[in-house]
Amino acid sequence: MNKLPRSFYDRDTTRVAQELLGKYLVRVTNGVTRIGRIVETEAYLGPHDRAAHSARGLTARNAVMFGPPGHAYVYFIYGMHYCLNVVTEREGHASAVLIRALEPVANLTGPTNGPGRLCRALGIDRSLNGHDLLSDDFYIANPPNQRKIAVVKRPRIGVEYAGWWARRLLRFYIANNPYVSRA
DNA sequence: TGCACGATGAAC
DNA sequence: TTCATCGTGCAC
Repeated sequence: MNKLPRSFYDRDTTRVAQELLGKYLVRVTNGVTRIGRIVETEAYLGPHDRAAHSARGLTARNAVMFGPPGHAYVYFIYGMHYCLNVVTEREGHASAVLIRALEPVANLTGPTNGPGRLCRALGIDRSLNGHDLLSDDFYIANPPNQRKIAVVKRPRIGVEYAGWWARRLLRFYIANNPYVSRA
């Protein structure tokens, strides 16, 4: 499959977040290839973004965000869910894109609309934190027929504590797609 | 060493 | 609107 190159991730985070819409997220385990089409994302712009995990500097948890682009940043939240991000921009910039919803394409069971749900459906957990997305068992690829996508821009979900940053339009989803986590 | 809280989801 | 459930970060 047409895997996205490292250079795709090494660009402006808001742009990467929007261009990830329509791409295929692929996870291979035990010979089973699970595929979901990315339909919703959020951009986290770096240490200056008060809603980003990197806003309070480098810690053991967010270290992957400070690393090179094209790697998975997976964290555990609310005591029971995992969330998947892809690291963007040059090393040290500490920015990432949260994958919020998928449209099932192959071998997916259970809901995939929501960051926690999609991780469960693809078997994504802490063991994939820091995993290279140019690997053969976990990667993002161009779909067979990339069609023109209408992008909707909204404020990010669940970051009300971030003040002005919470109001910025950094959540992106495919217009009228039924698999978006919420309208 | 203790504790408040979260880039969520499910139930009520 | 409330609660489950626990790792993380920061206050003592």
